[in-house]
Amino acid sequence: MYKLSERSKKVLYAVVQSYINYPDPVGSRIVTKRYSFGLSPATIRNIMADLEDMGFLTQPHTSAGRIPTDLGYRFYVDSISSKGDVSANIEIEILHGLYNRLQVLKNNIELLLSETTKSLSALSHYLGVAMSPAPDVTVFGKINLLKYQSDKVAVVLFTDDGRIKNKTLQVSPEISQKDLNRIAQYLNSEFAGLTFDEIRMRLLKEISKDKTKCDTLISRALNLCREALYFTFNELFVSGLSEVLELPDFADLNKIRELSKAIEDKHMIIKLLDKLSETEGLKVIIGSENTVSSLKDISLIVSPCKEGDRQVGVVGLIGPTRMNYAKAMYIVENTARFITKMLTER
Amino acid sequence: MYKLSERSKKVLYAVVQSYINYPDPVGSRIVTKRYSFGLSPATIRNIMADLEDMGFLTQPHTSAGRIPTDLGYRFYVDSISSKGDVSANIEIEILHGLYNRLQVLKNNIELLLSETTKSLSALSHYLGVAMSPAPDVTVFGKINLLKYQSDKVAVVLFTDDGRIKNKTLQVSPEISQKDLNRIAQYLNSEFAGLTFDEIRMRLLKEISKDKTKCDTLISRALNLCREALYFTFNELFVSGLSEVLELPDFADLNKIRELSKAIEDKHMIIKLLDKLSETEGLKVIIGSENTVSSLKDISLIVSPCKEGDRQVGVVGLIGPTRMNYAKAMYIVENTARFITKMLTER
DNA sequence: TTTAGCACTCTCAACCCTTAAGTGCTAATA
DNA sequence: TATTAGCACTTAAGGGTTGAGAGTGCTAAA
Repeated sequence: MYKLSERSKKVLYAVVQSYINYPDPVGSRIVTKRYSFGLSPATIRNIMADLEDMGFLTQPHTSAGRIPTDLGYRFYVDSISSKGDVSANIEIEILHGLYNRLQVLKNNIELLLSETTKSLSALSHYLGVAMSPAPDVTVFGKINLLKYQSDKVAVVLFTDDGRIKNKTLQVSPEISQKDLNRIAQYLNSEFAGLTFDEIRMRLLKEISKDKTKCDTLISRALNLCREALYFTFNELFVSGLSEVLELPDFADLNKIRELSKAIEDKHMIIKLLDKLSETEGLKVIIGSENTVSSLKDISLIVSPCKEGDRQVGVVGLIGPTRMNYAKAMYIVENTARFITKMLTER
Repeated sequence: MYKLSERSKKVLYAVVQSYINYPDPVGSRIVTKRYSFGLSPATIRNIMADLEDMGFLTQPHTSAGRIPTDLGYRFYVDSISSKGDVSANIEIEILHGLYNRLQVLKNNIELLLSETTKSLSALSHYLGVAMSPAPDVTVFGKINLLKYQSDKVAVVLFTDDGRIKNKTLQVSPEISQKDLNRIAQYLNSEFAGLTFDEIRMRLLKEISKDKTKCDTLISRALNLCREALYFTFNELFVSGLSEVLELPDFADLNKIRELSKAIEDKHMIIKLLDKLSETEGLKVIIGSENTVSSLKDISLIVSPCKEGDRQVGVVGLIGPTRMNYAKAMYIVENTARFITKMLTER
């Protein structure tokens, strides 16, 4: 890694700051004018040339000013995260906006997350995203099997964190409610406290073991269980497309197409958030830091939400790399904190 | 209404057809070249001028060809709906694509509808939409109230058409599972066969009657019921944004913004589809025929899906007014028919 | 080490011009 | 009388030129 002199840092910071506020390439004159270094444009020019050599800045073309590279943004983000220089009145907005909307939804985390994305995007003018926890951190709560019409079984699954999942299964030879209750009881005692990844593994083992015995009745029950327990836990919520379309960064049709494809391919975002949600606290991914190539022109800010010390979701923002990181990070952090607080202290 | 000569009709039809295939204003020369009328451009010009006077065509500017107005498209749609001139191999695509994907989802209509939108948009390159039925046509099936943790009640509601809805309620003084069972039993017997609109009305009456008596226990139960039965039934599914962004009609940034706003304001589309879903069969709404002003530049094709003679959803396509109506109508109609068949004959 | 000066580069908007497409009107034609 | 050929007119779009403006890198002076 390069070592930057204190002065270079200040200039780099100023360039990024200016570009974030104003979507025009930043020239040496602007830097001297908007930020009072005691230096002439020529000197700034030299510094900026150095910063370009080091990979922090780049030029759209020879006679334009400079704009930050992803590395430049990274420097910026790393230096603000310790500061926290956003006006505090956003917080009040957040609290008010969220409080009224979400208070009602305490008991429905999925709806709560989905509403949160709206609030996030409204506050930030970026894409609000949220995701409910993956099966490897979702803990089994309770299962109910309800007979429904003659040949159908409704599966109602409670996760430990208060989500309810349901589905209908068709069972070819009828099963009585009594038998269903017994199966449910078995599952409840067997799987209490396990995550769904663990449960799946256990079931898989069970089934392969069972095959040797060839007991059709038990194997039927096992298959039923497997089906009954298969749900998509990772639900992704996104909103605010019309917000980001107002940004100059998405004035280009191709950029919009890329973004809309990225949004539609939820699977990919889920995978990404999944990986990120393992870490604690606020996380910022800038442009090509992202391994997923289709997201290499956008940045992502995420933070997990908790209830007690169980994770109940991830919230975040997606925007252009030229993003108001300070504000966006502030919003994400406080939204996550707010939800955590609300869920924990009830 | 104007009376059109047979010849004028043919010209109008040709103009619309040409413009749909080719997004360029249609001139008199093109008409004579692409469609063999035994007439010279000058004559066609006269006819087209008449058609413009009558409001079927319009000119982007003086020296351009003509493009259809919404009225022009309307004429076109009305004249093809009796014909059906789409190559039949789309049908095979539809059946194959849908069959494999949807067969599994017979028991989950909401997932089925959501998957259907993807298939619709992939086939048509327009926006695929689908909506589950509104509370005024959704019939109560069965309710289960399950005690869950000490102060929570999980409501699991089965609609007549096989949807399952659930939510968690917080109840301040605990209620025993036994009492919950009694309440559920009461609701099941009381509301069997009613639509949710009817149920809400009945409950409202019940509650106002109850107030005079001031029996807190019953009133608590009633409030619980009211909460327990309040769900959003109208679920809207949309997909294929990235498909429509490829169309030349949405090359303009403002058009995209409008569209994305329309998509995000699901409430409005729901209201619209709701109104449309009352009618039988395929319905086409072209541009400003739509009363909702924000949708005045796009067209909408919808058709209800049924199971037996109960409506289980609406499917459709949203696209620019310059839409391949023949193909789109064909796709929507057959998709709806396919789903209806699949659900009915199981 | 910093800065002033200057030549150089590049984009962007404005402008002009030409081309091409298409129109409406009029007068000739079948 | 309906159709058509001919023609003048309109307009958008593409291409080329030009000048302004912004910004740079380099050099030489402070």
